[in-house]
Amino acid sequence: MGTRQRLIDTASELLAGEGVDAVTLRGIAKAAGVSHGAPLRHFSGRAELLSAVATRGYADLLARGDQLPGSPRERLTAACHSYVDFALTNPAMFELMFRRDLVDTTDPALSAAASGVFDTFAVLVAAVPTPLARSGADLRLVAASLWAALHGLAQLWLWGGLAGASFAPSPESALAVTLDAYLG
Amino acid sequence: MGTRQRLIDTASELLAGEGVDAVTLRGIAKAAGVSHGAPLRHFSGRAELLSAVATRGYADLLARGDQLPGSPRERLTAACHSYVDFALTNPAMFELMFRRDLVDTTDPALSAAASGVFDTFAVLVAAVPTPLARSGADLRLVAASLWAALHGLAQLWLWGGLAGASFAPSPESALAVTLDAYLG
DNA sequence: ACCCCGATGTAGACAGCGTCTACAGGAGTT
DNA sequence: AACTCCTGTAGACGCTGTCTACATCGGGGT
Repeated sequence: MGTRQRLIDTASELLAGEGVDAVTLRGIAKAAGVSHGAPLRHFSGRAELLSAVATRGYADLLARGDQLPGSPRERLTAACHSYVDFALTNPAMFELMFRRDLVDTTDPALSAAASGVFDTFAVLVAAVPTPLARSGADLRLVAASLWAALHGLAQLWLWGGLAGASFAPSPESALAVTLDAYLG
Repeated sequence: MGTRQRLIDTASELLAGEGVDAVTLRGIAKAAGVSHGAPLRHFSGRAELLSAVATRGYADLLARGDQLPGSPRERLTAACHSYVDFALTNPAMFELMFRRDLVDTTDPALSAAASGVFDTFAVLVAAVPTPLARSGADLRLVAASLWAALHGLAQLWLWGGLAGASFAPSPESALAVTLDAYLG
Protein backbone atom coordinates (compact mmCIF):
# COMPACT_ATOMS: atom_id res chain seq x y z
CA MET A 1 0.00 0.00 0.00
CA GLY A 2 1.27 3.44 -0.88
CA THR A 3 2.27 5.93 1.72
CA ARG A 4 -0.42 8.33 0.62
CA GLN A 5 -3.22 5.87 1.29
CA ARG A 6 -1.59 4.82 4.54
CA LEU A 7 -1.62 8.44 5.68
CA ILE A 8 -5.32 8.79 4.89
CA ASP A 9 -6.13 5.57 6.74
CA THR A 10 -4.03 6.54 9.74
CA ALA A 11 -5.65 9.96 9.84
CA SER A 12 -9.12 8.40 9.73
CA GLU A 13 -8.34 6.09 12.63
CA LEU A 14 -6.79 8.91 14.59
CA LEU A 15 -9.85 11.04 13.87
CA ALA A 16 -12.30 8.41 15.05
CA GLY A 17 -10.26 7.52 18.10
CA GLU A 18 -8.91 10.79 19.41
CA GLY A 19 -11.12 13.47 17.93
CA VAL A 20 -10.55 16.18 15.41
CA ASP A 21 -8.08 18.13 17.54
CA ALA A 22 -5.72 15.17 17.64
CA VAL A 23 -5.47 14.95 13.88
CA THR A 24 -2.21 16.83 13.38
CA LEU A 25 0.22 16.33 10.54
CA ARG A 26 2.96 15.36 12.92
CA GLY A 27 0.73 13.00 14.85
CA ILE A 28 -0.43 11.30 11.66
CA ALA A 29 3.15 10.96 10.46
CA LYS A 30 4.26 9.44 13.75
CA ALA A 31 1.32 7.02 13.83
CA ALA A 32 2.07 6.00 10.24
CA GLY A 33 5.73 5.48 11.03
CA VAL A 34 7.15 8.15 8.75
CA SER A 35 9.00 11.38 9.40
CA HIS A 36 7.12 14.55 10.20
CA GLY A 37 7.81 16.00 6.78
CA ALA A 38 6.76 12.97 4.74
CA PRO A 39 3.05 13.91 4.45
CA LEU A 40 4.02 17.05 2.57
CA ARG A 41 5.38 14.85 -0.24
CA HIS A 42 1.82 13.63 -0.90
CA PHE A 43 -0.34 16.54 0.19
CA SER A 44 0.19 20.27 -0.22
CA GLY A 45 -0.66 20.74 3.45
CA ARG A 46 -2.88 19.69 6.28
CA ALA A 47 -6.06 20.91 4.59
CA GLU A 48 -5.48 18.69 1.58
CA LEU A 49 -4.94 15.57 3.68
CA LEU A 50 -8.01 16.28 5.79
CA SER A 51 -9.99 16.92 2.63
CA ALA A 52 -9.16 13.42 1.46
CA VAL A 53 -10.34 12.07 4.81
CA ALA A 54 -13.56 14.11 4.67
CA THR A 55 -14.18 12.98 1.10
CA ARG A 56 -14.20 9.39 2.28
CA GLY A 57 -16.57 10.45 5.04
CA TYR A 58 -19.05 11.75 2.48
CA ALA A 59 -18.66 8.54 0.52
CA ASP A 60 -19.46 6.49 3.62
CA LEU A 61 -22.46 8.68 4.34
CA LEU A 62 -23.69 8.32 0.77
CA ALA A 63 -23.32 4.55 0.95
CA ARG A 64 -25.74 4.55 3.88
CA GLY A 65 -28.46 6.46 2.10
CA ASP A 66 -28.12 4.72 -1.21
CA GLN A 67 -30.25 1.79 -2.29
CA LEU A 68 -32.45 1.59 0.74
CA PRO A 69 -35.35 -0.86 0.51
CA GLY A 70 -39.03 -0.11 0.83
CA SER A 71 -41.49 2.45 -0.45
CA PRO A 72 -40.33 5.98 -1.29
CA ARG A 73 -41.64 7.20 2.05
CA GLU A 74 -39.89 4.43 3.95
CA ARG A 75 -36.65 5.07 2.12
CA LEU A 76 -36.79 8.76 2.94
CA THR A 77 -37.42 8.22 6.64
CA ALA A 78 -34.69 5.59 6.70
CA ALA A 79 -32.28 8.05 5.06
CA CYS A 80 -33.15 10.70 7.64
CA HIS A 81 -32.53 8.31 10.50
CA SER A 82 -29.34 7.23 8.79
CA TYR A 83 -28.05 10.78 8.53
CA VAL A 84 -28.52 11.52 12.21
CA ASP A 85 -27.22 8.11 13.15
CA PHE A 86 -24.08 8.68 11.09
CA ALA A 87 -23.41 11.95 12.88
CA LEU A 88 -23.94 10.46 16.31
CA THR A 89 -21.88 7.37 15.53
CA ASN A 90 -18.99 9.23 13.89
CA PRO A 91 -19.00 12.60 15.65
CA ALA A 92 -15.42 13.51 14.79
CA MET A 93 -15.82 12.68 11.10
CA PHE A 94 -19.11 14.55 11.02
CA GLU A 95 -17.47 17.59 12.54
CA LEU A 96 -14.56 17.46 10.11
CA MET A 97 -16.90 17.20 7.14
CA PHE A 98 -18.46 20.55 7.99
CA ARG A 99 -15.43 22.44 9.28
CA ARG A 100 -14.49 24.87 6.54
CA ASP A 101 -11.31 25.89 8.31
CA LEU A 102 -9.93 22.34 8.28
CA VAL A 103 -10.60 21.21 4.73
CA ASP A 104 -9.86 22.69 1.34
CA THR A 105 -13.29 23.80 0.16
CA THR A 106 -12.02 24.16 -3.40
CA ASP A 107 -11.07 20.47 -3.61
CA PRO A 108 -13.12 19.09 -6.56
CA ALA A 109 -13.32 15.58 -5.13
CA LEU A 110 -14.57 16.92 -1.81
CA SER A 111 -17.27 19.14 -3.25
CA ALA A 112 -18.32 16.40 -5.64
CA ALA A 113 -18.74 13.97 -2.76
CA ALA A 114 -20.70 16.53 -0.77
CA SER A 115 -23.03 17.38 -3.64
CA GLY A 116 -23.52 13.68 -4.25
CA VAL A 117 -24.96 13.34 -0.77
CA PHE A 118 -27.35 16.24 -1.22
CA ASP A 119 -28.40 15.19 -4.72
CA THR A 120 -29.19 11.66 -3.57
CA PHE A 121 -31.19 13.05 -0.69
CA ALA A 122 -33.06 15.44 -2.98
CA VAL A 123 -34.09 12.51 -5.18
CA LEU A 124 -35.48 10.71 -2.16
CA VAL A 125 -37.45 13.79 -1.11
CA ALA A 126 -38.82 14.33 -4.60
CA ALA A 127 -40.28 10.83 -4.63
CA VAL A 128 -42.47 11.45 -1.58
CA PRO A 129 -45.69 13.51 -1.82
CA THR A 130 -45.15 15.57 1.31
CA PRO A 131 -47.69 18.21 2.37
CA LEU A 132 -45.15 20.84 1.36
CA ALA A 133 -44.83 19.36 -2.11
CA ARG A 134 -48.62 19.30 -2.46
CA SER A 135 -48.74 22.98 -1.64
CA GLY A 136 -46.45 23.67 -4.58
CA ALA A 137 -43.13 24.32 -2.87
CA ASP A 138 -39.92 23.86 -4.83
CA LEU A 139 -38.85 20.28 -4.23
CA ARG A 140 -35.15 21.10 -4.03
CA LEU A 141 -36.01 23.77 -1.52
CA VAL A 142 -37.95 21.24 0.53
CA ALA A 143 -34.99 18.87 0.38
CA ALA A 144 -32.62 21.62 1.52
CA SER A 145 -34.93 22.59 4.36
CA LEU A 146 -35.38 19.02 5.57
CA TRP A 147 -31.66 18.33 5.26
CA ALA A 148 -30.95 21.42 7.32
CA ALA A 149 -33.39 20.24 9.98
CA LEU A 150 -31.64 16.88 10.24
CA HIS A 151 -28.26 18.54 10.20
CA GLY A 152 -29.17 20.97 12.95
CA LEU A 153 -30.60 18.17 15.04
CA ALA A 154 -27.37 16.20 14.83
CA GLN A 155 -25.23 19.26 15.40
CA LEU A 156 -27.15 20.54 18.40
CA TRP A 157 -27.23 17.09 19.90
CA LEU A 158 -23.48 16.66 19.57
CA TRP A 159 -23.10 20.17 20.92
CA GLY A 160 -24.98 19.04 23.98
CA GLY A 161 -27.47 21.88 24.04
CA LEU A 162 -30.65 19.95 23.43
CA ALA A 163 -30.53 18.51 26.89
CA GLY A 164 -31.49 21.39 29.16
CA ALA A 165 -32.30 21.33 32.82
CA SER A 166 -35.19 19.02 33.55
CA PHE A 167 -35.51 18.29 29.84
CA ALA A 168 -33.56 15.46 28.30
CA PRO A 169 -35.02 14.40 24.97
CA SER A 170 -33.55 11.54 23.02
CA PRO A 171 -32.32 12.24 19.51
CA GLU A 172 -34.89 9.77 18.24
CA SER A 173 -37.84 11.59 19.80
CA ALA A 174 -36.71 14.94 18.43
CA LEU A 175 -36.15 13.37 15.02
CA ALA A 176 -39.64 11.90 15.13
CA VAL A 177 -41.09 15.37 15.67
CA THR A 178 -39.03 16.75 12.81
CA LEU A 179 -40.16 14.02 10.44
CA ASP A 180 -43.72 14.61 11.59
CA ALA A 181 -43.43 18.28 10.69
CA TYR A 182 -42.22 17.57 7.17
CA LEU A 183 -43.97 14.34 6.25
CA GLY A 184 -47.25 15.02 8.00
CA MET B 1 -12.29 50.52 31.87
CA GLY B 2 -10.56 47.47 33.32
CA THR B 3 -8.15 45.38 31.38
CA ARG B 4 -10.42 42.36 31.58
CA GLN B 5 -13.29 44.12 29.85
CA ARG B 6 -10.92 45.64 27.32
CA LEU B 7 -9.69 42.17 26.44
CA ILE B 8 -13.23 40.92 25.89
CA ASP B 9 -14.07 43.91 23.72
CA THR B 10 -10.90 43.60 21.70
CA ALA B 11 -11.51 39.89 21.20
CA SER B 12 -15.07 40.58 20.02
CA GLU B 13 -13.87 43.12 17.48
CA LEU B 14 -11.12 40.81 16.31
CA LEU B 15 -13.65 38.00 16.02
CA ALA B 16 -16.07 40.03 13.93
CA GLY B 17 -13.36 41.50 11.76
CA GLU B 18 -10.89 38.70 11.17
CA GLY B 19 -12.80 35.51 11.90
CA VAL B 20 -12.52 32.92 14.60
CA ASP B 21 -9.06 31.71 13.57
CA ALA B 22 -7.60 35.15 14.17
CA VAL B 23 -8.76 35.27 17.77
CA THR B 24 -5.53 34.19 19.44
CA LEU B 25 -4.46 35.15 22.93
CA ARG B 26 -1.35 36.83 21.62
CA GLY B 27 -3.26 38.66 18.92
CA ILE B 28 -5.84 39.91 21.40
CA ALA B 29 -3.09 41.04 23.76
CA LYS B 30 -1.28 42.90 21.01
CA ALA B 31 -4.48 44.56 19.78
CA ALA B 32 -5.31 45.57 23.34
CA GLY B 33 -1.83 46.99 23.87
CA VAL B 34 -0.72 44.64 26.64
CA SER B 35 1.93 41.98 26.83
CA HIS B 36 1.26 38.48 25.60
CA GLY B 37 1.01 37.12 29.12
CA ALA B 38 -1.37 39.73 30.49
CA PRO B 39 -4.61 37.93 29.51
CA LEU B 40 -3.66 35.03 31.75
CA ARG B 41 -3.93 37.37 34.74
CA HIS B 42 -7.67 37.70 34.05
CA PHE B 43 -8.56 34.38 32.42
CA SER B 44 -7.34 30.90 33.16
CA GLY B 45 -6.70 30.37 29.47
CA ARG B 46 -7.95 31.00 25.99
CA ALA B 47 -11.12 28.97 26.52
CA GLU B 48 -12.21 31.15 29.42
CA LEU B 49 -11.71 34.38 27.49
CA LEU B 50 -13.58 33.04 24.48
CA SER B 51 -16.32 31.83 26.79
CA ALA B 52 -16.82 35.38 27.98
CA VAL B 53 -17.04 36.54 24.37
CA ALA B 54 -19.51 33.78 23.48
CA THR B 55 -21.59 34.58 26.54
CA ARG B 56 -22.06 38.10 25.25
CA GLY B 57 -22.98 36.61 21.88
CA TYR B 58 -25.80 34.65 23.48
CA ALA B 59 -26.91 37.79 25.31
CA ASP B 60 -27.03 39.70 22.02
CA LEU B 61 -28.97 36.88 20.41
CA LEU B 62 -31.42 36.78 23.30
CA ALA B 63 -31.93 40.54 23.10
CA ARG B 64 -33.10 40.09 19.51
CA GLY B 65 -35.73 37.49 20.32
CA ASP B 66 -36.97 39.13 23.47
CA GLN B 67 -39.99 41.40 23.60
CA LEU B 68 -40.96 41.20 19.99
CA PRO B 69 -44.27 42.87 19.10
CA GLY B 70 -47.33 41.28 17.58
CA SER B 71 -49.36 38.12 18.02
CA PRO B 72 -47.75 34.94 19.37
CA ARG B 73 -47.47 33.60 15.85
CA GLU B 74 -45.91 36.78 14.55
CA ARG B 75 -43.46 36.87 17.42
CA LEU B 76 -42.41 33.29 16.77
CA THR B 77 -41.83 33.82 13.06
CA ALA B 78 -39.95 37.03 13.84
CA ALA B 79 -37.77 35.16 16.32
CA CYS B 80 -37.02 32.48 13.73
CA HIS B 81 -36.04 35.07 11.16
CA SER B 82 -34.00 36.81 13.81
CA TYR B 83 -32.07 33.66 14.67
CA VAL B 84 -31.03 32.99 11.09
CA ASP B 85 -30.34 36.66 10.51
CA PHE B 86 -28.09 36.77 13.54
CA ALA B 87 -26.07 33.84 12.27
CA LEU B 88 -25.72 35.31 8.79
CA THR B 89 -24.85 38.76 10.11
CA ASN B 90 -22.36 37.58 12.73
CA PRO B 91 -20.95 34.38 11.23
CA ALA B 92 -17.78 34.33 13.33
CA MET B 93 -19.64 34.89 16.59
CA PHE B 94 -22.21 32.27 15.62
CA GLU B 95 -19.45 29.78 14.91
CA LEU B 96 -17.70 30.51 18.19
CA MET B 97 -20.93 30.07 20.13
CA PHE B 98 -21.24 26.49 18.95
CA ARG B 99 -17.59 25.45 18.91
CA ARG B 100 -17.13 23.23 21.92
CA ASP B 101 -13.39 23.04 21.43
CA LEU B 102 -12.99 26.80 21.77
CA VAL B 103 -15.11 27.61 24.79
CA ASP B 104 -15.28 26.20 28.29
CA THR B 105 -18.53 24.26 28.26
CA THR B 106 -18.54 24.07 32.05
CA ASP B 107 -18.64 27.87 32.39
CA PRO B 108 -21.86 28.60 34.37
CA ALA B 109 -22.38 32.02 32.78
CA LEU B 110 -22.02 30.55 29.32
CA SER B 111 -24.43 27.68 29.83
CA ALA B 112 -26.89 29.99 31.56
CA ALA B 113 -26.83 32.37 28.60
CA ALA B 114 -27.28 29.48 26.18
CA SER B 115 -30.19 27.99 28.10
CA GLY B 116 -31.74 31.43 28.30
CA VAL B 117 -31.91 31.55 24.54
CA PHE B 118 -33.52 28.14 24.27
CA ASP B 119 -35.95 28.76 27.12
CA THR B 120 -37.12 32.04 25.62
CA PHE B 121 -37.56 30.33 22.29
CA ALA B 122 -39.48 27.47 23.89
CA VAL B 123 -41.90 29.95 25.46
CA LEU B 124 -42.54 31.50 22.07
CA VAL B 125 -43.20 28.09 20.54
CA ALA B 126 -45.53 27.07 23.37
CA ALA B 127 -47.72 30.11 22.72
CA VAL B 128 -48.48 29.12 19.14
CA PRO B 129 -50.99 26.35 18.35
CA THR B 130 -48.92 24.60 15.69
CA PRO B 131 -50.22 21.48 13.94
CA LEU B 132 -47.62 19.50 15.89
CA ALA B 133 -48.90 20.86 19.19
CA ARG B 134 -52.47 19.99 18.22
CA SER B 135 -51.41 16.42 17.55
CA GLY B 136 -50.19 16.18 21.12
CA ALA B 137 -46.42 16.42 20.71
CA ASP B 138 -44.29 17.56 23.63
CA LEU B 139 -44.00 21.32 23.28
CA ARG B 140 -40.38 21.42 24.41
CA LEU B 141 -39.63 18.73 21.88
CA VAL B 142 -41.29 20.80 19.18
CA ALA B 143 -39.23 23.79 20.26
CA ALA B 144 -36.03 21.76 20.14
CA SER B 145 -36.90 20.39 16.72
CA LEU B 146 -37.75 23.79 15.27
CA TRP B 147 -34.67 25.35 16.82
CA ALA B 148 -32.55 22.61 15.27
CA ALA B 149 -34.13 23.28 11.89
CA LEU B 150 -33.25 26.97 12.10
CA HIS B 151 -29.80 26.17 13.37
CA GLY B 152 -29.09 23.71 10.59
CA LEU B 153 -30.33 26.18 8.02
CA ALA B 154 -27.95 28.85 9.25
CA GLN B 155 -25.07 26.43 9.60
CA LEU B 156 -25.46 24.87 6.18
CA TRP B 157 -25.84 28.25 4.58
CA LEU B 158 -22.67 29.56 6.19
CA TRP B 159 -20.99 26.31 5.22
CA GLY B 160 -21.90 27.08 1.63
CA GLY B 161 -23.46 23.73 0.84
CA LEU B 162 -27.04 24.81 0.25
CA ALA B 163 -26.06 26.40 -3.03
CA GLY B 164 -25.43 23.47 -5.34
CA ALA B 165 -24.90 23.49 -9.07
CA SER B 166 -27.85 25.08 -10.88
CA PHE B 167 -29.59 25.55 -7.54
CA ALA B 168 -29.06 28.68 -5.53
CA PRO B 169 -31.79 29.22 -2.97
CA SER B 170 -31.84 32.26 -0.76
CA PRO B 171 -31.77 31.73 2.98
CA GLU B 172 -35.14 33.43 3.17
CA SER B 173 -36.83 31.04 0.75
CA ALA B 174 -35.46 28.00 2.59
CA LEU B 175 -36.54 29.50 5.89
CA ALA B 176 -40.01 30.08 4.52
CA VAL B 177 -40.30 26.40 3.66
CA THR B 178 -39.09 25.43 7.11
CA LEU B 179 -41.63 27.69 8.81
CA ASP B 180 -44.29 26.30 6.53
CA ALA B 181 -43.44 22.78 7.63
CA TYR B 182 -43.74 23.61 11.32
CA LEU B 183 -46.43 26.28 11.42
CA GLY B 184 -48.60 24.88 8.66
C1' DA C 1 27.10 0.12 -18.58
C1' DC C 2 26.78 4.60 -17.28
C1' DC C 3 24.71 8.74 -15.98
C1' DC C 4 21.14 11.53 -14.79
C1' DC C 5 16.92 12.95 -13.00
C1' DG C 6 12.58 12.84 -10.82
C1' DA C 7 10.19 10.91 -7.00
C1' DT C 8 10.28 9.92 -2.19
C1' DG C 9 11.74 10.30 2.52
C1' DT C 10 14.58 12.57 6.36
C1' DA C 11 16.29 16.12 9.41
C1' DG C 12 16.63 20.68 10.70
C1' DA C 13 14.97 25.24 10.98
C1' DC C 14 11.56 28.94 11.56
C1' DA C 15 7.55 31.57 13.19
C1' DG C 16 3.35 31.35 15.67
C1' DC C 17 0.60 29.42 19.18
C1' DG C 18 -0.95 28.48 24.43
C1' DT C 19 0.85 28.18 28.72
C1' DC C 20 4.12 28.26 32.70
C1' DT C 21 7.46 30.66 35.66
C1' DA C 22 10.39 34.28 37.48
C1' DC C 23 10.51 38.92 38.29
C1' DA C 24 9.06 43.99 38.97
C1' DG C 25 6.23 47.64 40.53
C1' DG C 26 2.27 49.65 43.04
C1' DA C 27 -1.54 49.99 46.11
C1' DG C 28 -3.54 48.97 50.41
C1' DT C 29 -3.27 47.09 55.13
C1' DT C 30 -1.31 46.42 59.63
C1' DA D 1 7.81 51.33 57.56
C1' DA D 2 7.23 46.60 56.19
C1' DC D 3 4.50 43.20 54.25
C1' DT D 4 1.25 41.22 50.94
C1' DC D 5 -1.70 40.82 47.07
C1' DC D 6 -2.77 42.31 42.48
C1' DT D 7 -1.42 43.34 37.96
C1' DG D 8 1.74 43.44 34.19
C1' DT D 9 6.21 42.05 31.72
C1' DA D 10 9.65 39.06 29.68
C1' DG D 11 11.48 34.79 28.76
C1' DA D 12 11.14 29.94 28.17
C1' DC D 13 9.08 25.43 26.77
C1' DG D 14 6.78 22.21 23.81
C1' DC D 15 3.60 21.93 20.32
C1' DT D 16 1.99 23.04 15.60
C1' DG D 17 2.34 23.69 10.13
C1' DT D 18 5.41 24.64 6.67
C1' DC D 19 9.84 25.52 4.18
C1' DT D 20 14.47 24.12 2.72
C1' DA D 21 18.66 21.33 2.22
C1' DC D 22 20.20 16.84 1.78
C1' DA D 23 20.15 11.64 1.07
C1' DT D 24 18.46 7.62 -1.44
C1' DC D 25 16.74 4.88 -4.94
C1' DG D 26 14.81 3.29 -9.33
C1' DG D 27 13.99 3.74 -14.26
C1' DG D 28 15.16 5.82 -19.05
C1' DG D 29 18.20 7.77 -22.52
C1' DT D 30 22.74 7.83 -24.47
